[in-house]
Amino acid sequence: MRVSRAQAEANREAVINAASRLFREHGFDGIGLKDLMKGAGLTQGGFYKQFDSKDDLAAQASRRAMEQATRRWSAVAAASPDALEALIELYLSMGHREEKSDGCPLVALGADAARQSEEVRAPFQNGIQAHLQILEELMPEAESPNTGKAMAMLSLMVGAVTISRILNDEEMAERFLNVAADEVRRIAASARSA
Amino acid sequence: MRVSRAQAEANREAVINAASRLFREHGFDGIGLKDLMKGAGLTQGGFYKQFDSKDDLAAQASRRAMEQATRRWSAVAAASPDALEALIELYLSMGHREEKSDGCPLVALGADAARQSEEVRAPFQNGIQAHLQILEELMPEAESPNTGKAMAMLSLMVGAVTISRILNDEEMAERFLNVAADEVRRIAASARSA
DNA sequence: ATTATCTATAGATCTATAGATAATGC
DNA sequence: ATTATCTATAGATCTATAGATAATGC
Repeated sequence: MRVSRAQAEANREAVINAASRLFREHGFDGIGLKDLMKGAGLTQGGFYKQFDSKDDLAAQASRRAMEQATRRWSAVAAASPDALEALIELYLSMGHREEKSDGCPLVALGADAARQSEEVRAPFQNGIQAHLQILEELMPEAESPNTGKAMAMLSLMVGAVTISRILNDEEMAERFLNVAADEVRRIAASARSA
Repeated sequence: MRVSRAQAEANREAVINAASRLFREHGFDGIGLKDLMKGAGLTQGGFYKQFDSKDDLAAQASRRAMEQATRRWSAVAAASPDALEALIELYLSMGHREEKSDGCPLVALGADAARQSEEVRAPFQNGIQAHLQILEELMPEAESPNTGKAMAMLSLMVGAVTISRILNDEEMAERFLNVAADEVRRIAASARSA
């Protein structure tokens, strides 16, 4: 039953990766330890040898999810000649609306995160700052620091996808995403001309 | 033990009212039937004489919460000479950030709502439409229908308060609310000049 | 007689712990 | 010998149901 130290570490990582998806899909309170461990092909009993508590796993899974989301933003922005358009296409899309478990954790767990311990909220805060920095770097023309514009853009993006996921009406959901895209462009343009 | 028919109806209403606050505070999965009933001074046993299921109560409590939020927006907008400023002051404030159980359900339950049954999501959708209409009526000068501007404003407001609640850093939280307020004003102004 | 609410309980599931098992690592 | 993971379980809590109680409403 015992596995090598390297395999044990790989198993731990697999639990964190599975949890980062499963929490986004079901919420922190919507999935139990048994299914979280099963997501990595393990049983419930080993959990407390790997983590201090469910809250501890929630914190680590949140960090994993936010860091992955930040890397994706960086990669998408770097790969396109128009970084802002690439981010808008990635984020304010019906595909993102339908992809909860691999999508932005701020959307999938925004309301949940606000109820969690400081240990869980901290990785969200770090991830938010990392997202802001990527948005700021999209607007290098601006002379004054434009953190404010980045904050407005992120709020708009998170709010639009959150609302689009609540709506049953797909047409209205898509409309929310499209008008948010237009407004994000407008905010970026206003930062440039400021 | 039996109470009058009028009292029974009042009790049912009290459960819905309590649930509309308790769900916003703890999430749909974060509170059980026992505490929901206790919130109205009743015991758990009577629950299924009043509601079909927990999901049924979630749907009714969501409707109650969204309708109350809509009424508050209407009242605040009607009571002030500058309706938009009054709404911004109400919504994009540190007071709203700290008041989960009486604040906007879209912020308190946004991520949760996206995981619920269609019965629960429906009152959210109706509430979103009612909120949009109030925002549209703030911009009567625009000639073309400005539903898009209203959608962007609502997304921005919901996103900013959601993020501000996740953040531990109060200064940063307030900054998010303030820049969102500026941008909401700018969107309204752009609708006027369109 | 009817019924609103109560106490009590079933059966499932939750987090967390205990101790057994079997393979690694010294 | 150590330890990663397993099975098993404790004790609490969850949703939902059953039947008792006591007051209303006919």
